Amino acid sequence: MNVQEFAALVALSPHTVRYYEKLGLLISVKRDANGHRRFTEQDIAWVEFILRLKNTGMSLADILRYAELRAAGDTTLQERKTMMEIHAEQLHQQLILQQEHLARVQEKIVYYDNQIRKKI
Amino acid sequence: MNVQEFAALVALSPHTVRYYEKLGLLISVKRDANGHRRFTEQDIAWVEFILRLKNTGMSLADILRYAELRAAGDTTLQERKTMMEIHAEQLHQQLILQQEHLARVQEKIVYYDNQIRKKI
DNA sequence: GCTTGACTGAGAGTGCGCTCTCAGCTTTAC
DNA sequence: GTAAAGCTGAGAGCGCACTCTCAGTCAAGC
Repeated sequence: MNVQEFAALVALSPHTVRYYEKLGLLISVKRDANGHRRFTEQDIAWVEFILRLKNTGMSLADILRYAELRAAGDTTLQERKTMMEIHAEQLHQQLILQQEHLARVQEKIVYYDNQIRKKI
Repeated sequence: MNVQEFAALVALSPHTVRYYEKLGLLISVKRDANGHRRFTEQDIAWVEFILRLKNTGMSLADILRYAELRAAGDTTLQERKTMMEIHAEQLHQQLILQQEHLARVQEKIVYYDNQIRKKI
C-alpha cells in the first residue's frame, strides 16, 4: 500500500509517516520503481507497537534506540527485553500515579457537588 | 516562603513558578515590601492540584481556564465541577488504554524470553 | 560604602514532535 | 502533449512548556 493508505490505517498523517522513516523508526520500508514507499502488514504491526511505546511516554529517541536494536537482529534480544522490562515497570508506576490522580479529581467533584447542594 | 523554597516544595524550578504566575495559573500570590513573592500553604495545595491536572494530560491553557473559574468565585462551581467530570472521564479512558499498552509490552517481554531460551 | 546573594520582569532561546511548503518527478486520463 | 494527482526529499515553520539571560533592585554582612 502507498503512504496515504498506510497513514490512514495507523492514524497518522503521511507527513508524520515520512518523518518517522527519516528518523530511522521504520527500517527497510520497500520502494517501488518510482521510489515510492510500499508498506506491508508487518509495517503496520511495527508502527502500532511503536505508537504504544510513544503513547505510554517513551520518547522518539528511546524508540529509535529500540528500533535500531530490532534492526540489528537476534543478538540484541536480551537488550530489547531489558528495555521493555524497564519500560513496563515505569508504566506500572505511572498507572499507580494516574489512579491516585483520578481519585483526587473525583474527590474534587464530590467537593463541588457538596458546595453546590449547600447553595441551593 | 520565598520563590526558591516554594519551588523546592512543589518540585518545580523558580523559573517555572514565575512562568506559571505570569500565565495566570497562580492568582493572588502575595508580595512583600520589595515586591518579592510570599507563598503560603494554600499556594502549595493549589499548585499541587494544578500539577495533578497537568500530569494527567491537561494542557496549561485548559488549566488556566479552570484557574480563572476558581478565581471568579462561587458562581462558577457548576462549571468547575463539569470540567472535572469531563477530565475524570478522559482520565478513566486513558487508564484503560494504558493498561492495554502495559499488557502488550508484557507480552513482548514473554516473547523475548522465549526467543532467548530457544537460542540457549 | 561595597560586595554578595536573592529577588524582579522582559524577552530570547531550547527541545520535542510534528506539520507544512515547495520544487521536481511519474503515471494516468483526456 | 498536457493537465491533474500523488509521490519524493530538503528544509522551514509551529505550538507547547519550559528554561535561561540579563539588567536592575534591595537587604544583609563586612
